[in-house]
Amino acid sequence: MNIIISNSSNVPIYEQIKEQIKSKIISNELKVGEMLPSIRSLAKDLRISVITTKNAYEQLEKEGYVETIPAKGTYVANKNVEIIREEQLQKVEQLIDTVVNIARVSNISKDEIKSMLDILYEEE
Amino acid sequence: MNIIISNSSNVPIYEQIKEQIKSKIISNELKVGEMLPSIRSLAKDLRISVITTKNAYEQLEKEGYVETIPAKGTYVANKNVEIIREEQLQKVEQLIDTVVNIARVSNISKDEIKSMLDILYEEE
DNA sequence: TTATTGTGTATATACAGTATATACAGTTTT
DNA sequence: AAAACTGTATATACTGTATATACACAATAA
Repeated sequence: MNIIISNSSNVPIYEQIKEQIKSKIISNELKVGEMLPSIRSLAKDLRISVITTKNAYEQLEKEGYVETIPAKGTYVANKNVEIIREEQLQKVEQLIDTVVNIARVSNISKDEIKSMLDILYEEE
Repeated sequence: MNIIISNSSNVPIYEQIKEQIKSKIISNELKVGEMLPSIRSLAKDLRISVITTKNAYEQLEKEGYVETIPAKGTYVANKNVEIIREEQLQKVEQLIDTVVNIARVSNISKDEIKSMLDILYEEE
């Protein structure tokens, strides 16, 4: 499944999993209707408890990205594409807002940030 | 002291305090040598426990922003300005990196982000 | 000097979030 | 029918965050 978790991170494991799967759904690497790895196999893969993978899947279900059928599996849900994009735009806006606030108190110019953006956009 | 905390936030109270005081130090609203409010008065102000304000001050001390003298008070330390700026630049860079990663999977263009930046920079 | 008030400190405690192992229940495949 | 797969529920432990309360030192007022 190609998920990488860090135990030393302050971000909970279930959230790391959630975010990475969400990215795969949004980028269409995981397609609508496709089955996710079972909580057991994923747990075994990542060497963590099934409860943690279950927790991650539960969160994804709450946000509408997947659907779980007991004893069958968890599948990518048919979530509205426009809503997803809107959510992502809002997340980005929130981050940019934080950036701007830091920049203000630290006298970091808009140009400095734009060149950061240019550089990071080029990479890879 | 003009600090605003939110109990409903998922960010710990002590960290909210820490960040806001840090901002005041960086923007020079709190000047080197100046005494911070006592943990007691701040706790009373914000209607929280002294342990929480103490925790916030301890974190600030660890990061070198303040110095605490037992039974006397906590004072703004003489931290190197260049180091502070470097830290803030790194924080911004990390945020922009997150933004770029989200933008990639969601097909959000660099121009969209730049105009967000323009808009948020203008405000206030 | 002595008492009071103002500092930060330490201890014991509670609660919530995160994580675990293990036992349970339904579905599919053999 | 048995075996192998799904997700579920329960009991438990650890850590982070927050609390109240008692303690110790410094500065100030009587």
